[in-house]
Amino acid sequence: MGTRERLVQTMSDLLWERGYADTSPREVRERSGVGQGSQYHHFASKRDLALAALRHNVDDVLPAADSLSGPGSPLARIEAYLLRPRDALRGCKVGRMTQDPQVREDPELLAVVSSAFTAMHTQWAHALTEAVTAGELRSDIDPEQVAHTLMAVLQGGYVLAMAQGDPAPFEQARQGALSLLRAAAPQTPESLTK
Amino acid sequence: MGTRERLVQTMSDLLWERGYADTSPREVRERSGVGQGSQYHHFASKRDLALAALRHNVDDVLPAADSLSGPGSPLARIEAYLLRPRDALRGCKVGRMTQDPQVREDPELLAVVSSAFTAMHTQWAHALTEAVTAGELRSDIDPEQVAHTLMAVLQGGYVLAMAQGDPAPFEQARQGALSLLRAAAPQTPESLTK
DNA sequence: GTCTATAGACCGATAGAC
DNA sequence: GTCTATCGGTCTATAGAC
Repeated sequence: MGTRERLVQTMSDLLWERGYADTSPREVRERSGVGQGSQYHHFASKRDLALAALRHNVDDVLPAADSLSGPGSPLARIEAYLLRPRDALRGCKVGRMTQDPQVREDPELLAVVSSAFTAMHTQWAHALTEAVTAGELRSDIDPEQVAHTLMAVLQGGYVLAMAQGDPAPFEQARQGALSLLRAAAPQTPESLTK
Repeated sequence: MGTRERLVQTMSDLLWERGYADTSPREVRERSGVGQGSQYHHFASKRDLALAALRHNVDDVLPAADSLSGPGSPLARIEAYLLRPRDALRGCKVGRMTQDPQVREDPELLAVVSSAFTAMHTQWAHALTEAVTAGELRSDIDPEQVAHTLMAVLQGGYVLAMAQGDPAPFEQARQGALSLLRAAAPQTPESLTK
């Protein structure tokens, strides 16, 4: 791996672990083994390196959402993506950035985060729309709304887990979301007569 | 307001706005108008001041949850608390702390956050249990799980809102949660025959 | 209780040799 | 491309007078 790549990879890790404000160029150097001269040769500033690293993290995280539009029934895809193994105590590489005022105040950094969330929402909403169309969910549920709801359950689940230093609240939160989603299945003839 | 109180109030605001790592004692001084000597007279360290300020923020936020066990039907209380007016772009004073590694690494700071979330969860779970008992929610929903789910919707909703610089995703997320919750109402005789 | 002065480390960046 | 040296500024205190 080249010097530039090592800088980006290391900054990506640190952005995830410590966030933007609390990560210094020096830390990146020490962890990556890259010297100061090289660092500023490849990136003019901490911000520029962070921008590349954030894009790297988005590219790392977004493709997984493709499974929302893959094979299988819409609801099965939704459930699978919701229950996908995740390290709750590490949190979301992209969502984490929203808690950093220095990121929110930088239009270019925020745009990367913002468009990643928009892309995720599009995928969720599409799968949910299909589930409604396929009769797997009641027609009175709003796919756009519930897409936001399920994304929030994941993002907020990380917060609960970190607050307790325990992944359990995250697991409970998404299991609870799953149970609510299943409750939103239309009543079948059998269930009406049982 | 005394000097000590002004330091705590100002640090509380800054913890909410900027977080722990990105807030300096100097910033607290400049905003509160308290001098350096006074600051270190009242608090031996930035951390000690943050501990007092974090407790202050918890005391500011927790009492609102009492409405979950107040008057009215359980489900009505749950919906009211879920839809309570909140400034989505400011986020949660307590939840925000979980994103700060320096807070997570400090057992005493983390304990304040952790016990606040536990207290909130207890209130949510109690109201949900009542709703199930009262027949307002299906008996197959797990109050403890769904308590985590609804807390996560709020905490995660803040993340979505901040990512877009727009409160709309937060509002959508909780409306979606509400619609799922209503879908989890037991089937009434009328709904079975309509 | 509050003030000013000082401390040692680190911050983010620049300069210029090789 | 990478190195070392240096810069002005800030960080989180500490010291000691008033």
